[in-house]
Amino acid sequence: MEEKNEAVEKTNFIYSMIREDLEQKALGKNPVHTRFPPEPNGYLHIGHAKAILLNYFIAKDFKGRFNLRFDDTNPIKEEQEFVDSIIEDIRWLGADWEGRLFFSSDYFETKYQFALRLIEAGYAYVCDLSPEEIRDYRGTLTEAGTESPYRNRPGAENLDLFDRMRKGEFPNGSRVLRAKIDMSSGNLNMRDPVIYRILHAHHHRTGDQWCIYPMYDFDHPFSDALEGITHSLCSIEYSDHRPLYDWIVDRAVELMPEVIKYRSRQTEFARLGMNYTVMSKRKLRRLVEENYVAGWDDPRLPTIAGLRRRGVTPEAIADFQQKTGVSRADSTADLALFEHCIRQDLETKAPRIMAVLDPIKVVITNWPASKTEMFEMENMPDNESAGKRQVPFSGTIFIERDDFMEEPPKNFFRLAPGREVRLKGAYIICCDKVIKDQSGSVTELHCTYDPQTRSGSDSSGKKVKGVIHWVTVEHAVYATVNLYDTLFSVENPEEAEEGNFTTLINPDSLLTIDNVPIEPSIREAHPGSRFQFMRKGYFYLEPERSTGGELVFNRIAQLRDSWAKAQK
RNA sequence: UGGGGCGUGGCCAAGCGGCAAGGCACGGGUCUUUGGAAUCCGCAUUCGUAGGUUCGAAUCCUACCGCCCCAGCCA
Repeated sequence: MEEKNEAVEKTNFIYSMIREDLEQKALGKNPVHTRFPPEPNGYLHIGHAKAILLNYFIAKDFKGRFNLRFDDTNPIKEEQEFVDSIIEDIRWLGADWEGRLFFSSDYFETKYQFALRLIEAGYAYVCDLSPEEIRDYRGTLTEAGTESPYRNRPGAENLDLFDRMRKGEFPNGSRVLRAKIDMSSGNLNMRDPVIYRILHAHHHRTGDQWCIYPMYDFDHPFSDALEGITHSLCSIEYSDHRPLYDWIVDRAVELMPEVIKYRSRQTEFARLGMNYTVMSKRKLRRLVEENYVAGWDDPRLPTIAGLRRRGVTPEAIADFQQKTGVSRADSTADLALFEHCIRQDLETKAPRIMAVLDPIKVVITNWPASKTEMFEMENMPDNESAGKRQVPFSGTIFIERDDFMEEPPKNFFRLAPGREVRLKGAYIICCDKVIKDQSGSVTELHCTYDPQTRSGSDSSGKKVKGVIHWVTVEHAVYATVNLYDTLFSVENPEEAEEGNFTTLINPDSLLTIDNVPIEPSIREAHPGSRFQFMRKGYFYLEPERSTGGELVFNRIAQLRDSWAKAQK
């Protein structure tokens, strides 16, 4: 019931359009049917996630269907490896295709038959022009093209040639099948587009069965119509292709009504851009191939695999998708919005724990030697059911280096000489002495605790503004922590020239810290779980790297930090 | 001088002739044993610009300006 309301509430133009289609019964008895059509030639990124989830949620909201269909019509660029990674990513995102996993190549024979009928009906012809000649004949943006000398080849000759193309009698590039449309169209896509080309190449699914392959503009609309896709969503740059899409679908309905399920329609929307990162396949590929990052799943990348490895949840991605909306205007989403979605999701999911990323030792001088006291701390504030844990406390602890200032400004609430601060869940301590090394940097703090201030039974009446986290030296468990920051130091690296966008890479995009002390309960953590390191951020215990008792955490997102912000 | 799109606050985005939703960001308050979270308040007399139609325009008309995409036998 909630789903129905959501569909009603969503205000983007595509939902409005579908609602109208439904009201006017424009779909007949067909259910709303969408699809995501990736080409298996690379990894999916967050921009794709927007498209995937948009299609998936439309199907879900309107009680329709969502297909996953690989657009695998170019064997030269496509590989099984990518099919696998794409399937894994989409499944992880939670977009369920309910068994409707298809490949364009599944319908190659049907498409071949359609091409035959196109030829028979005089809608297509075999053209012997070379690639260069085709380009020249196409004309320019402002000048009409010239008709191919082969355009009016007799039907029987076309059929014969096309048959021989399929049989492999001709080399790559020697001939193509073209749709006969309009060489003087202002839309270049309509100037007798190539719909089949000869490619003597091994296909990852059909093997060597074919040496001619359909082009996207021919294949895609036909596949949609075949599958009964009612709303074929794609990005803005395909707007120019819509007349051709319609042309193909119309011919398919005319010539192959027996296999066509629906007269599919294409609708375009703006794809998602995001600041401080790059989304173009070429740039992403360079980052990976030239080792600027550690692979397609490097947590600094906007790839689904990277986000997953970083620890981002699919729920946060879905929320982000909802919040960025859908329109036709070019847009660049703010990273801050994505981080907001991540924090909001993890706020109620990630148990709290204490870890000190940049430790400085504190000796509590009035603490009884060798005494250990246990404190009970809640795993989640405002959520009893998340349970509690025991945290040991003793005389030597680590605190965060920046939780101490020797000469603090008036609005600094943390530890400073002569000042008091509360150790989260434990006692209030006062800093008595600062120990430094030769160079003058602080190496150790001597403090005293006030026994009256025990957490939960404070009888001191003291009120301190600052609360800091800590970990005892004696009980600490050590981990490696990867602190990730934006991969680029400028807002729009995508705008930089291809040649030097790598110079904009943030030198501090990854800071790995070893031996980060964490409270001992972390030993019970399961790889793959997420925590909030109190006052620091959300961290993911990376399963791939946390093996054999080793702990490797990735920072997913920082907590908002109004103190740090005020410092700027 | 071709065709297709888009222009609403810093970033997204509703709105479709009746007097500018919402989110993020930002600023401020309350609360708080996370300077987290929560919560409250503020934040476009104005919708690329200029005209016009209308009692009334972001919404209709006209012109202009700016930005994006298209000349693969890629998708």
